[in-house]
Amino acid sequence: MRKIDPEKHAARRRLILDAAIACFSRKGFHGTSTAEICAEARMSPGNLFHYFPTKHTIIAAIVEEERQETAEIFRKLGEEKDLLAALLGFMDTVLDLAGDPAYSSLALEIAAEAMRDERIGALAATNDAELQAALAALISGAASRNQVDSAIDAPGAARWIAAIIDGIFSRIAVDPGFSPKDEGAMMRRLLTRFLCS
Amino acid sequence: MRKIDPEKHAARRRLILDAAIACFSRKGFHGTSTAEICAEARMSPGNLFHYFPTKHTIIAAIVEEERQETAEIFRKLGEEKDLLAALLGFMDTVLDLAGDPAYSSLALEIAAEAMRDERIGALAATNDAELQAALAALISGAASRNQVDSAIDAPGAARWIAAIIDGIFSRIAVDPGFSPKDEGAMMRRLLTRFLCS
DNA sequence: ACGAAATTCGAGTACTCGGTCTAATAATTA
DNA sequence: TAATTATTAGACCGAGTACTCGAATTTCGT
Repeated sequence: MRKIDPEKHAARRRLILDAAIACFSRKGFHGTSTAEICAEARMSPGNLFHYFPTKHTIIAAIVEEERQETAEIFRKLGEEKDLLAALLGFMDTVLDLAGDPAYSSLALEIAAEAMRDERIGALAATNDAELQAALAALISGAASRNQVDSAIDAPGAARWIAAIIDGIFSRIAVDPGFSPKDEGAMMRRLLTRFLCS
Repeated sequence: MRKIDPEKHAARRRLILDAAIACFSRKGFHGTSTAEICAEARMSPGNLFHYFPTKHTIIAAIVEEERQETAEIFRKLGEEKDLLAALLGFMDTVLDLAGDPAYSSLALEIAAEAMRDERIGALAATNDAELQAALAALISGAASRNQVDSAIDAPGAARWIAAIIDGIFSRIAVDPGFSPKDEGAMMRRLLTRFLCS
């Protein structure tokens, strides 16, 4: 009685997911065929569908993965003492991530798909809620130490910072003159003026 | 020798464009088939392709239309004396437009498609450049009258306001708690703090 | 080494895609 | 009216779609 090897199984899923991410960021969810993912992963369709029952579950897995990555970034930054600096640092990493067109492309694809498929929409909403909660925690913590305007509406401000994050990814798509590495100063100015009285 | 009636021709194009916009905002560019557009427009494929040679040209026409609409909004607001108020008024209309999910959906679809298809990317870049130019003109005008920080980098600030606009549309997709009509105050706060010293 | 389960393959399925073609009809002018 | 052109419908096309299936192969506990 042979059993499945969880490590090998997970590794194979990763291979598929990485191939799918590469394809999706190039051509979008609906623009890439399962055959293309198979080719990128050097795998037959029978094999691919052995690991994911439908193309949709592959997309869902990628959105879920996005969430874990965001949580991971916050975990690393959470140990900072200076909460305002932690927030600005997080935004710097966002700007850095946006510099990778594949990442921005995927972020936009997920947002667009969220409006069409309510299952993806629900996943994206969860990701966003967690992001906003983490941002709000930073802001209210900073407020209680007077690093930012102490009268600030933390959840409300977090919501708009989330909007700015989305906006950064859109910049890559529509503004060829937007160079993330040159925009750090203006971003900090925007954020600090918004948050600090 | 019969001639084409430009009015009828234009009206027929409008019918197709409106049908396509309805479909695209529901299912995305690649998610809707030309047959669906035909059904929505109550028209045969032969007829539809008589007016647009390819599906792509329909998409392109929609993006182009978006540009004209934006220009129109600015034209109406351009007559204001108070340039800061004009800017805030423009952002209010953006927030209002975002309240229509069909509009936000289309905006996201265009951004996502811009990353995949360079022809759409070029059109979207033009639209964005015009938007930024109009915003920058408002900002520098306001700066010269000391309505905003007179030392401001107007084009740089315009770029980030464009990012905020994109971010608003993304909010609709991923944040079910984002209610445009309740966010006007926070938006004004964000903008005025950013622009005014 | 055996046998069963896990994995892999790729041809094949029913169907949809964007787009074409033909042929009929409607509108215009000579 | 006759000739010409614009417009229309919808059957049709080859290519591609997500996904299935049965068989071949690999792997591992015994």
